[in-house]
Amino acid sequence: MELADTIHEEYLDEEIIVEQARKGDPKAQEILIKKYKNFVRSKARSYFLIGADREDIIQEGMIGLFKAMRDYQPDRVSSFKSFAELCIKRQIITAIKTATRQKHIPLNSYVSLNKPVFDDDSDRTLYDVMSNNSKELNPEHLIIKREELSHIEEKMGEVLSDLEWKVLNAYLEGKSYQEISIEMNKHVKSVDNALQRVKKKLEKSLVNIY
DNA sequence: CTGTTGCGAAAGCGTCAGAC
DNA sequence: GTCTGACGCTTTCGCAACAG
Repeated sequence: MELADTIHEEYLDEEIIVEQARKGDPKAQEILIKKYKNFVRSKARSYFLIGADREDIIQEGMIGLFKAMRDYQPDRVSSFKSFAELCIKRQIITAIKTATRQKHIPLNSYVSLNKPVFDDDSDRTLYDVMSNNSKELNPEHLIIKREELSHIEEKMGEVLSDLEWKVLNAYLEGKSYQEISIEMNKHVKSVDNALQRVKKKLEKSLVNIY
């Protein structure tokens, strides 16, 4: 189990493992999957799901990870991690789009709350999903405008309490309940409570907006 | 080696009670 | 009425032990 050992030496080149995985080495693949599983999970977490199961999203994320492994070009500037992140996101977003298009899911089936909506190029989340239902898929319609987004954020800010807002942001960063509770000096249960309320409130208010 | 079983911790949900 | 904390409960997850 040399590979397993090397991975523990944090900074040893991950590229090597990725390269192995690309060549089909099952061990290397396994290591990557294990390493990135939580990563995928935290990515998937950014997409709240109302009334459906979250497993699908996580699985989509894993597919994105596979694609990343398959397509990664070592000579590229970006690290595997950021490349994988991109693939995972795209996969999830595409999956949601397809799902909302195919079935006639009610407007609020997916509520995406990916926070950094405009600091990276390809990401349109909340508005994205919402607008898909009313119109044909059209790239122009997917471009989120700053005013519209801040409108949404504003709306969320109105609805959520201070605590809820903070907890939500931490949660979307992929932090665990425990981490959040320590960070904010609250009980885990309080964090849990806050999140429950956040979900309920958003469920309610977002339906009202659209 | 593989599949299963059992267990503890964490996550998640519903509800009630108290403070403001 | 709203916000928050607390309790109980179920589900999920990771891991180790185990039998086959």
